[in-house]
Amino acid sequence: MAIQDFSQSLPMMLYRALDEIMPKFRCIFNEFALTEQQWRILRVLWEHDKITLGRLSDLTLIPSPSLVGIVDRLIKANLIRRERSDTDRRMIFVVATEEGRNLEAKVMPRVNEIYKEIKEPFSMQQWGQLIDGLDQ
Amino acid sequence: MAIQDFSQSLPMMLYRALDEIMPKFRCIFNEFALTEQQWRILRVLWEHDKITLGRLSDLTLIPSPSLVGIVDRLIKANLIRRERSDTDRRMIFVVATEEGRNLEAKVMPRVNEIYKEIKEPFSMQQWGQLIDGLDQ
DNA sequence: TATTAATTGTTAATATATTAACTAATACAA
DNA sequence: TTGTATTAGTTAATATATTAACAATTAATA
Repeated sequence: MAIQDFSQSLPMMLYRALDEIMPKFRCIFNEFALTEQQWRILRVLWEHDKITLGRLSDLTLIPSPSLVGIVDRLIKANLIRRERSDTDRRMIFVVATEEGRNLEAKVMPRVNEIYKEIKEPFSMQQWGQLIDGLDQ
Repeated sequence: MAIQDFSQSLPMMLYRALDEIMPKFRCIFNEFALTEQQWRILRVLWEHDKITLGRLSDLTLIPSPSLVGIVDRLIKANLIRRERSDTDRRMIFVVATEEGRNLEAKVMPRVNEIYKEIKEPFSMQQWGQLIDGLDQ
């Protein structure tokens, strides 16, 4: 087996796929003065009223050391707030402010639009196979 | 169509797939005091004697502003060197030093081993579908 | 209960990504 | 040939990733 082409390796294929699709999304985020990571956090908070930093890290795939700074910046932008747990004072909840919640109606439609575009050239079956493959 | 689960979106699936597989590789890179990006550059230089920074950026998917610093550090580690083109003095070639070339025989077998592990649970057909889907 | 271990976040140091602006060299057209 | 546009790399500012060490709190156990 000859050494396979680096460009066709799974990691590079994954990176390339991301490089292809993410700029389209970031373009929208920028319009709302959001970074990709800031958006990920808001996106999760729109599905969860209240969530600990640890779980937020899991769901956004943002490593916790990074999370600290990103959360700080979102607080400064008045989109979320911290709230220490009463029962276990180690835990810190993150909650969206009203301004943060209001952003959903503005951003999501735009994002869904792009998402549909990306999905378009795939057949339903192809898409399912892709998702399943990645899952595995 | 209800708002779909964020975790099942294509971008998050891609990020999660990378989060799953890359640490295994980085583990090896660390043994050789390489970062992931440093390795990507060397990996490409093992397939190309001489390559311009622009093309290196394309093949490694490393944005050119990042490339500057990474190349600097690889030079300091004596693994590559810069070489300005004689015909077009805007262009700069990057070349692996002997030490850099020697690294291939040490690193590649380890990396291929991990790669095989990752590929293992997939059938040949599944794998092909995954790669094709990402390509598209 | 005093100690130790585990959990949750944080800080620090270094490396990389993103975006925009900038330099130097080359190509090109008036 | 001069002025202009393009191209190849670089610098700068800010945001994020990676790894390790650390603080505070809680849990577990002798």
